[in-house]
Amino acid sequence: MARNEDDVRVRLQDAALELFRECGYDRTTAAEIAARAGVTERTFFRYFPDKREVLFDGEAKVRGALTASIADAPDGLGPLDTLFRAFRSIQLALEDYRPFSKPRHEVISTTPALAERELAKMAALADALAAALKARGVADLRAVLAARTGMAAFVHATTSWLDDPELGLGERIDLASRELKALLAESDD
Amino acid sequence: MARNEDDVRVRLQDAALELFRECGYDRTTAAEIAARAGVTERTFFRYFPDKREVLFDGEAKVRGALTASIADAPDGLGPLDTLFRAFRSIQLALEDYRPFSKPRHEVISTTPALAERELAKMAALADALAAALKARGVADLRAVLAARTGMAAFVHATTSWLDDPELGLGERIDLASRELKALLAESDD
DNA sequence: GTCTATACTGAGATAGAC
DNA sequence: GTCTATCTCAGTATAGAC
Repeated sequence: MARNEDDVRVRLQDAALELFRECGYDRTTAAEIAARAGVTERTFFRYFPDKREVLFDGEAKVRGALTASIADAPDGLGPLDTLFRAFRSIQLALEDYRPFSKPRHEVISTTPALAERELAKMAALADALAAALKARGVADLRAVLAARTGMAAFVHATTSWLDDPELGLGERIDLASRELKALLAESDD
Repeated sequence: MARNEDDVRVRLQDAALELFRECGYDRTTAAEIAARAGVTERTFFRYFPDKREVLFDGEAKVRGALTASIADAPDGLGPLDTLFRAFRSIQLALEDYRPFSKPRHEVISTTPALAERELAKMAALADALAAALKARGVADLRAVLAARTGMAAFVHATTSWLDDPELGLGERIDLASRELKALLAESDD
């Protein structure tokens, strides 16, 4: 049986997602996931520091792609536009990934412990985006607010697209972007 | 020994905060918290579904105050302005609460498990604010984006105020509000 | 790979308020 | 008597230490 690192990691993730969907997150033990992947429980915890983490692997790649896009953005582009340009740059990759993301999202959104971890990952991602904006010379407070605001719009776009793909991801991103800007127009003081 | 419900709950919370500060969250067991409060470990878990929750009690009150303020807001006020009006309405209460919030915030921000739970609470609060905006007739997507955006600014204002009170909470809220509007105005497309 | 600490759960007993 | 809060005891699973 193949035992190279990547293979085991992927098998563990696949097994976990299957079992979570079949039995629920709480009723699935780490030992059961390991058994289905053909390794021991101990091995599971060598690959993932805790049981939740088995479903949160993609964030690092997304973070890298987004921060690279931000660093590459043309001079003079405002912070929010820089962010939305970055989000659009990973649209195709996200669309390819949908067959895995969709069931994963279903499990996460129905499991409080996993939903909590997801929020933490998104917050960390927002921090990374804020840092990338600061590296472009955006002032601290503005960078932080832009990153959190942009992430909120992006997360909303992707999750609503996963829940209902009738409207495409690109359209969802554009829609969220326009709505954000419309918010200001409604503001008085 | 007094055994009424509120008393036990408060004693557990006080004991927990003390012990977390003395020994750290991870090195404090639920049994130790219970012992200091004069009850058994099992009783601890009757009051709080898990160990983290012992530090997250105030959110319900804050949520009630904010949603009430939103419901009360004058007709015609835009979503962001409605939210900032609500944040300002609880400013005094938050300032009174600071002696407890400050050490609590220190423990939370240095403990990943607690920081994760805090994010979940803030997300739930943002959902409640979005619902309150929708009840005023704000369209779904706009309400969600306004709530998440406004919460991001409010959270940033309160946490930076807890970290460094040199600038008052009211000023921090005003500053975040202005920055947010400047940010949205900076956008080109 | 083995061993241990501890978070958390469930069932049943007890004690006190009403 | 009922009802509710608490305790006792026994157990499982995660995660970390060795």
